[in-house]
This record gives sequence, structure tokens and C-alpha cells, in this order.
Amino acid sequence: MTPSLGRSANGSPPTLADVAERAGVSRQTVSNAVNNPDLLRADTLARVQLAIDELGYLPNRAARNLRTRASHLIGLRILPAQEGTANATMDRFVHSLVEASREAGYHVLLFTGDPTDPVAGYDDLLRSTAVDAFVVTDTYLGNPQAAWLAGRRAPFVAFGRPWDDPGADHPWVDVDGAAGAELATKHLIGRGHERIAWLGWRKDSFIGEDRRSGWTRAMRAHGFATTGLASRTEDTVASGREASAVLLDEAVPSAFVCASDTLAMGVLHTLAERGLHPGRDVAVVGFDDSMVAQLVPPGLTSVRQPLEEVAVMVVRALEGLLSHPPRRADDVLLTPALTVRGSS
Amino acid sequence: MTPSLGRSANGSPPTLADVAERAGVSRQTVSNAVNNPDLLRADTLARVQLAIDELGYLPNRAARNLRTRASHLIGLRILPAQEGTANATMDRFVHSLVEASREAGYHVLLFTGDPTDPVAGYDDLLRSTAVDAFVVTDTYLGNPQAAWLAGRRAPFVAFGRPWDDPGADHPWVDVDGAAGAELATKHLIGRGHERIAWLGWRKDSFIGEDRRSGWTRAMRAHGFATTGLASRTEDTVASGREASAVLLDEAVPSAFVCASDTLAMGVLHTLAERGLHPGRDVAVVGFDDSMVAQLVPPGLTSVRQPLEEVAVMVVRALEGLLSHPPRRADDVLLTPALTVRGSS
DNA sequence: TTGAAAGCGCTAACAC
DNA sequence: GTGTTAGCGCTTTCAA
Repeated sequence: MTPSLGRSANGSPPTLADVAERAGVSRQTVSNAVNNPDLLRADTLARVQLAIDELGYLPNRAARNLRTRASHLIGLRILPAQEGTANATMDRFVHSLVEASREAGYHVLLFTGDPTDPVAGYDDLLRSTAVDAFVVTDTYLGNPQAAWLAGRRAPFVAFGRPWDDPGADHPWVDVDGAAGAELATKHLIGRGHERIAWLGWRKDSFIGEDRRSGWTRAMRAHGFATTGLASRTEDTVASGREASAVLLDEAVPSAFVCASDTLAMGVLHTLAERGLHPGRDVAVVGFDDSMVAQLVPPGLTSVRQPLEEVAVMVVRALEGLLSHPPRRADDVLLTPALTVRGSS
Repeated sequence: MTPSLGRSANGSPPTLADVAERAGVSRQTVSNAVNNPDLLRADTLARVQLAIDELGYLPNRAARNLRTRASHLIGLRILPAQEGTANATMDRFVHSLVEASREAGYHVLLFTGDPTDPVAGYDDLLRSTAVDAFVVTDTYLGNPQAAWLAGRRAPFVAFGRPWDDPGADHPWVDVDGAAGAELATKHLIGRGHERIAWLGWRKDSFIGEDRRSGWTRAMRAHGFATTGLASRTEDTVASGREASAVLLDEAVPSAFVCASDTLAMGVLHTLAERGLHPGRDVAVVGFDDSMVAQLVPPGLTSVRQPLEEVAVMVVRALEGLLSHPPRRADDVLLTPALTVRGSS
């Protein structure tokens, strides 16, 4: 009787030796059949392949990892989800990264760490050679992990520019936030708005200032005033609500461009309180195209980051770093798109 | 000069042999210091520990995995995110699972597979012994993966009851959807509502029918009619909008209990179109406590699944399965809670 | 309490 | 083209 697929007689998965015996060749020949098929004569390859299929053989990962000094695993640290915000960007990115990695033959290993220690978790994975490389996502607020990883000579690619260290020599992929905000502002200008307010993050956020510059650029290009029309606050609904209420009272904008969907939802709250209708009375554009933007009536126009593309480029850069010899991929700055909905 | 932490002279991480040499003991003694410290004499242990710390030694995962036949990796398959729905339950669960796994010494390996083939991806990971076990999440709609994994004798724990196979003998953890819907309905009854509509999924969804039964139970317990007050539809905003419009016209409910936040958002769309205010004119309760529920004005009351607890119980069951000898943990049915917001 | 030997399953290097 | 040898770094067994 044929052993059941994927299990040899002793109950554990078949090994190279099992296949070799069945095909009547040496173990090395089986290894070559798997890794360098063109080295084998056609009939030998066919015989080995048959045995492989019959046994359902797949190389043992641990053994292969040990020998090749590679795990084909990519580490990604995820932070606890922020309740009460629309920040699902990371979750969307995780999906995209898993997909893109798979196509390159990698799996994604998720880990967490003490949120107060930006480097926690990386160290152990690195020292135990559990992953081949990392994808680093939270490059904002002067995060030390890029420098730390670089110091350890750990291969990694960043999703996000090295804002505070332009000389950093790791590859990165980012989305042009200024272009996104500019797109949003121009869209509103095209709809006839002139008094367009900016609702953004506090000044110490590089990403926030970058996005804000897109708004400024579009406004200036059309000769519209920006004075008194900008507000910087925390990334919470409550802050967005308060800030938009103040702006409405003091600057009377007819439209808002926001640094996040969370802040945009704050604007919607203010409008709801005042009996104003988004899109009809006041236009609102958010940033990130979160599920909230898609679902809230009448739909929130929002800047959408091309995370699928980001993931593909990140993996491409990773492949470069992990090839022999290592290649450093060019940095990539992608342009977001605008998803127009009822709120504008 | 001391070699830099985590790297021996030749540039790769230090090994057992490096530590042994430095501490003047055999490799085996170092291994014991790591895995069975009580076997060593106190002073030997201290000496070895010092060398370990100085070198920044951590056991190589691949080697350890090969030897112990365990990867300390848990596989979780994630499906492509459904745009246009509020279904971020999976993302929340991923976070919780990563956290719970870490505390048990496991990492989470994410993978995808052809969405049309429910078993794709599992097979390779299993045969290559890349993961120790799986967490299976999409147990609805007669999904064959549980039976398939069981047939392969692969250790796995399900988040979700084996609805279509009550005799399945794998451990599972689930949330009591009926209790959740009952909680929601009773909450509305307590607010004075009597004509409470049910907006749910199509009849072939076990989960949908389970949740619906909670509504029925609460209504019957109070002697309220349910005839004409229930609607079953697809889990999309558009379906929820249409179905709620029909219900409002034909059955004139004063409140809605929905099988998902997505459907609840559909109700909010209908209310917005008709100039009705959620919470003031018509009460609405959703299911899942998604970010949308938290952010939409005036806040959507929603049933919240205790996913953190689910993850902890899942990992506990996993630990049982992977211990020697394997233990099958008791099945767990957790009760959700209601998060009350402006919509009710 | 510590050390020596063997081997997990694989692939790199080399010999035939 | 194919087979042989060696060894990746670790833990299990057994001997000292």
C-alpha cells in the first residue's frame, strides 16, 4: 500500500532520503531535482519528480533554513490597534504585504513589543535568525528603530521616508502626502470652493506637515488666502470636532481638507450638530480612504494610499537586499489617488 | 576587544560553541544553561550566563527547530479585506492573537491563498513543517478546512463553532451571537421600543441565524410580535439600505437590530435620506463594534465581541494541543457586550 | 554535575 | 549527470 500523501510510514512527513530511496537515486540528486532541476537528465528528473509527487514531499523548512541560513520570513511589528480612530492603514498594508511577499516566496511573521520601547521584539528575532529581514512602518516621530537596525546591519525596508535622517541609507517606499492633499484641495477648488480650511496634525508630525504643504501649494497656486484657515490638533474625532467648530465660527470655510479620516469624521460630527449637510452645505475631504469613509452617509471623499503598490515595491526592495550580492533598491515615492464621494 | 553584542568575530551571530569556549565549558553545558538551568551548579551557571550576556547569545531558531521538530510558529490565513464593509473583526483578532501568542512563546505567521480554494496555503506549510499549528477562522458556510486539517492530523483551533459538523473533535472558541443580539434587543426594549426590526443575513448563514435567534428570543420573552419585522439580505451597505427602507415603509419599526455594522450603516443611510435622526427618530444597533460604529455621528450602538479573550482562549487550546501528551481543551463560548452610543 | 557522540534534514563543495 | 562527504547549530542520549 502506498503511504498516505505527505506522511511516511513512521507518521512524520517524508524526507529527502525517503524520496531518494523510492526513486533509486542519492539524496543529493533529489535535492538537485528540487533546487536545480536543469542539472538532471530528463528521465532521472521525471523519476524523482514522480517519487516526490507520490510521497507528497516538500523540503523541511527548519533543515533548509539551517543549511541556507535563510528563513524566508519577513518580520513586521504591529502596534496595538488605536480604538476610536480610522487608522486601519496598517491593517490594509498587512494584507497587501502578505500577498506581495507570497509571490516572492516569503511569509510574514507578525510580532509585537512593548509600545514604549520601539526596538523591543526586533532584537530577539534578529539574534535568533528567525527572520531574514524586517519591514519597518512607523518611521515618524524620530523613531530610533531604523538607525538601530542599520547599526546591527539588519536588512530592512521602510514604509515611510527617513524624515529626520535624510542621509539614512536603507531603502524606503513612501506615499506622497503633499501630492495627496494637493489633489484633494484642487478637487475642491474645481468644485468652486475658495475658502478651504486645513485640519491637520500637530506641527511635530513630519507626515502632517508634508500633507499640509500640499494644501498650501494648491491654495497659493490659485491665489487663495490661507491665513486663519488652518488648524493643527491631535488625531482624534473629538479634536477634529472642536477644531472644525472653531474654524467654522471664525474663518467660515466652505470646505475642509483633513490630514486623516479621523479628523474628517470630527468635522462630520460638527456638521451634524449644526444641522449642516456634508457635501451640500460644507464639503469635506479626508485622508486614508478608511472603511469609515466608505460607509458613512453620504460617503466621505478621501485620499487613498496605494498600499498594494507600496507592498510590492517594499518586497522588491527586500529581494534586492537579500540577493547575493545585496542590491539597494531605489527609493520609491508613490502618488495617492482621490476617491470622490458624497461629502464633496 | 569584546566582540560587538550579537555578532561574533566572523560577522554572524554567536553560537553555542562560541559561548562554550568563552565560558570554558562544553557546548552541552551551555545548552543546559539555556534549557535546564537547574541541572547546573550555581557557579557554572553564573559563568555560562555571563558569557551568554557578553556575547548576546540567543539560540539559532532553525537549528533548534530542526532538532526539536517545532517551529513555535502559528499559521493564520487571512483573506483579502472586503472593501465597502465594516468587517475589521479579523484585523482586530489578528492583533489580539499576536499578543496572546507572544505571551505563550509563539509567533504568528500570516499567509494567504487562493480565495476560491479554502485549503490552499495550509498544505504547503504543513508538509514543510513550517508551522506547529493553525488557527482557523472562517468556519462558516460549510468550509472544508476543518475536516481537511483534521484528516491530516494537523493541530488547529477554530475561532468559530463547527456549525455543520457538531461531532467535530477539534477545540474551538466562539462568541455567543444569539446572546449578543438578545442583549441588543433587550437594550432597545428597555428604552421603550416594541416594534424592533431584525436586519440580518441570508438564511444559509449559521452565524446570521444564530444572531437572529437572540432577537426572536428577546421579542418573544416580552410578548412582542416579530411578524413582518425581519429581513434577510446580503452583508452590504446597499442591501441594508434597501431592506431598511422597505421595512420602514411596510412594518414601521421604531428600532433596528442588525447582524453587522455594515447593515446598520445601511440603515443610517436610509435614515439620512429621509431626514430621520438615528437615536432620536429611529434607534439602530449594529454588530461588531467596528471603527465605523465608533466614529459615525452620533455613534452607533453595537455588540462588541471580546476578541482579546477569544485570542487568549485560542492560544490556551493551542498550548494544550502542542503539549506532550496533547490535551484537548474544552470548547469555549464567550459572551459579547453592548457598547451603547448615540444611535440608541 | 559535566562532557562526548550522534543525528535532526538539508545543501555546498567536490569527486567520480 | 550523479554520488559522496561534510557540516549548518542545536538537543537527546548516554557515559564519565
